[in-house]
Amino acid sequence: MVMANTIFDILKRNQLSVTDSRKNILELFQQTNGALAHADIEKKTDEQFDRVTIYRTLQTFVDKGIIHTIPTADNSVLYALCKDECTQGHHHDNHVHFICDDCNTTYCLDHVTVPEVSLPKGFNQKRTDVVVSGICNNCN
Amino acid sequence: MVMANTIFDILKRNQLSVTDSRKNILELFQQTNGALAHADIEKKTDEQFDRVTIYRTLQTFVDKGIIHTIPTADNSVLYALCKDECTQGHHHDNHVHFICDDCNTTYCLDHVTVPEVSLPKGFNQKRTDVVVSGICNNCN
DNA sequence: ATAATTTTTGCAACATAATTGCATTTGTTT
DNA sequence: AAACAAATGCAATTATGTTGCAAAAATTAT
Repeated sequence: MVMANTIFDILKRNQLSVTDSRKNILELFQQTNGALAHADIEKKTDEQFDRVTIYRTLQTFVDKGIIHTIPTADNSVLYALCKDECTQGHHHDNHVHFICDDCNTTYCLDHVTVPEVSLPKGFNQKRTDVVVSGICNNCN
Repeated sequence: MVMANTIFDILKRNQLSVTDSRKNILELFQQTNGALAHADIEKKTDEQFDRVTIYRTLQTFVDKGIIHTIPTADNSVLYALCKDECTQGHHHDNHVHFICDDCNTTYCLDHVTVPEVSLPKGFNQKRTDVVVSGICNNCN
């Protein structure tokens, strides 16, 4: 099955009504090579949307598996597009994230797969996040 | 070189003055098998220290490489002891963290080493965080 | 197309988390 | 024990995130 990837189709496919904020924020993710924080989105949409709307839009997208959160060692919450859309709730996002210590950009390294981790007995693995930090190819 | 690991020695070795809050918080980490959030520390020290003091103590310990932060998928910031003390700034903490979806405990799986990740050209790796989530051996 | 219905948005209020400046207290050095 | 340096606690401030509800927008039915 071939799925269209226009913004409209993505929203429709996920049973979401097509609104300005959703269109704009989703477009922003498609144009961005990397991850975005709430504050980034606020700025880059020129503050045309309420903070609350952005929070809710992000949450909706996460719930639908359109974007995913990236764990970071500092406090910040980052979001990035899921390359292959995940089914609702069952999110699997098995690529490595890279955060540049210099320019602070976050990359989804889609071609670097997450290695297997063997856990001690009794531990049941659901999800693995790998976050590498260092200097990116731009800053090098 | 053998390093003493009493609380006093750890503080001294890191050129930190020995204060009540630092002694208590460091002791708490040594007694805790796992990670602690700011709120945990506040509770477990019986609220004898100001919130701000705890923030500053944690930051100091991170700067000195005595503890490290753990990236989590949700927002929360967790801290855990570095097993081998890291040199200031150059932090390497190559074990896997496990977060239980059920009881929410975070484990430092010291014996599960972080697998090698090969990055694309131009990317320079400094640190790798692996966070596995699922069900722990207690909740299973 | 228009009206009815559902969903989303923006505002206000609230709650929590984290940071900063400064006077006081505590720890360290002389 | 005094002088000095560093850390603490308080108050104020900023940042971050949540909730309820009326108004606005989108979807569905007519």
